[in-house]
Amino acid sequence: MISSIAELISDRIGTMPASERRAAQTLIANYPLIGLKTVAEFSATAGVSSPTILRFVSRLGFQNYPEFQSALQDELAAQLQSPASRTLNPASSGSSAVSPMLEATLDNMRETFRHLSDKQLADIAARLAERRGKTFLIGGRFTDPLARYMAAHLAIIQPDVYHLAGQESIWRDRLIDMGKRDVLVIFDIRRYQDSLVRFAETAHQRGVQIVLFTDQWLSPIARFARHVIAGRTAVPSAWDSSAALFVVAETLIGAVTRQLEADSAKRIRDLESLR
Amino acid sequence: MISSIAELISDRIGTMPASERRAAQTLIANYPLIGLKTVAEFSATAGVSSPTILRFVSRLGFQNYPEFQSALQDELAAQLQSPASRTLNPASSGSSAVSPMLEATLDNMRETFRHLSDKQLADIAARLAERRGKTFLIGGRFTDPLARYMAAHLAIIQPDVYHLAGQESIWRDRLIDMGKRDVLVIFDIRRYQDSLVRFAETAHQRGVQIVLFTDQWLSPIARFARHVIAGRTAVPSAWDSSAALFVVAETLIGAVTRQLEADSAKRIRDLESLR
DNA sequence: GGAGCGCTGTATCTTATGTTACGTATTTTG
DNA sequence: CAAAATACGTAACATAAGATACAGCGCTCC
Repeated sequence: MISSIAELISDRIGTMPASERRAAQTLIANYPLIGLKTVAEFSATAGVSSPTILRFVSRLGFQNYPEFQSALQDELAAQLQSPASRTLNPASSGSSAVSPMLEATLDNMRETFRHLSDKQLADIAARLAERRGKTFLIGGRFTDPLARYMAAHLAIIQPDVYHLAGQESIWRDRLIDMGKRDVLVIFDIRRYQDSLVRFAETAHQRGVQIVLFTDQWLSPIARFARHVIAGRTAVPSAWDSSAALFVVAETLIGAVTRQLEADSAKRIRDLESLR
Repeated sequence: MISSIAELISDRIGTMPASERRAAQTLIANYPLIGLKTVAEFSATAGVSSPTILRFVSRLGFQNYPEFQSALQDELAAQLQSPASRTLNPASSGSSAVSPMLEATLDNMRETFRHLSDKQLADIAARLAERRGKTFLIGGRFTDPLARYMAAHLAIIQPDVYHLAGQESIWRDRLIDMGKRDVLVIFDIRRYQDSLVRFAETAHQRGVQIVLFTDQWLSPIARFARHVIAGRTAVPSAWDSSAALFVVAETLIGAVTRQLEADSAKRIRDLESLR
């Protein structure tokens, strides 16, 4: 049974030619408002011609454009009148494969932040923002992208931010540059990597301040870490989820940026002019 | 200060003549949808004539009817997207003070998935799972880590998964290996990168199937993409958030894994024994 | 009670919106 | 590789939508 136009579209999008698919995707991405505008606006946004929009609409089974718009409006009216339907909507078809995954992920985030005080985050952000030394980031097999993500942002707002990549021997050698004034951000979730643990231990011995992102079972690195962020990772999937840690990382990036507002604004301008 | 048209109306309804007041009341009663319909329908519903509607609209300060409709649509768009309008949000039990950042992120995810049908995800997963050709992944300045994250997982459960890294010239050269049977997964959010767009265009010309992860404003790459995933990125921060896209990526990884269950299980065992 | 003013609807006009026809480009198929 | 079919956009077209002019009506205030 097809109850919404959005469903109808995803049902038939496979059978559509390329341009009509663009129209469909544009509509889904700006659902449903773009469909209430004129054909001209719709087509311009989608980057196709007006007739393509009309063919698209006709393929969905509508006689003409106004009829299509009326259908969208009716749908919208129903939605606006019963706010409940909106929350129910995604999960309504119980056998949906997506929802459990999403629900679990959302729960993980709430749970992760519940165990994470504002003060903790603020402390870590302050530590990352104070420019006494260098900041190094590294991650494990699956979490290294998170380290990269964070490094990509931090490197823009402040100097001396380095992501440790490549072979173990390469980053082990960087230990020589690390000291008391420096911060090492490590991502490590199950199954914890020996190489990272060893690396963290050595860094700790050299007096490096360690910020650890790990899962709720805590990587052994927690023993050496100055700050530990424990994220929930369990989802109904073959893999663990790093999404909660990702969000914490983004939150931290935002907090650090705010603290460095004045400096970073100038730095970002300088960077822009370098392009 | 007057922020909504509804307020504007109740502000001025006192100064209106009888017929216009009927128009105003009709609009409030069916807010805002009746205002998106034609003047004729609006006037019929209100039981007044078309010119009365137009005078009413003009008295509200709008130059013409379309301008009035645009204002209503903008308002509606803001309402549909903002978390405020969403009713009982499961998170709001106490801890919502933790961080507006978290709330916004959670909303982004719900919103992203609301625009994403199971079928769409299943289609993409199927495409990624069918082993006819190779899978390439690449991302932009901030999103490349997402490409890496996905590549790290997919590469474990199937062969011929490559993350395109390093300098532009390097991955441009890889185009020579790409053809109809191959899939290219691209991550590109504002500000969209020219190099990526060019790359996608060339790949598209070679018949490569493109899966695009982008933001709700759609990267220009959407024109060439077979599948488009539009994630919400707005958060109260100096940066855009890729968290929603991250979760979609994880969901896809999970779906592909499930589809390849039989094959991948064996493959994972083999990999384990290689350690 | 009559003159003036303001409100409202009918009828007409204009605009811009949706629609369609057709030629070119692209893809598919034999 | 050629021919057919399909897809797509340009441009002309028709129509329905919004805008305007004007006349009738009721109301108020001298």
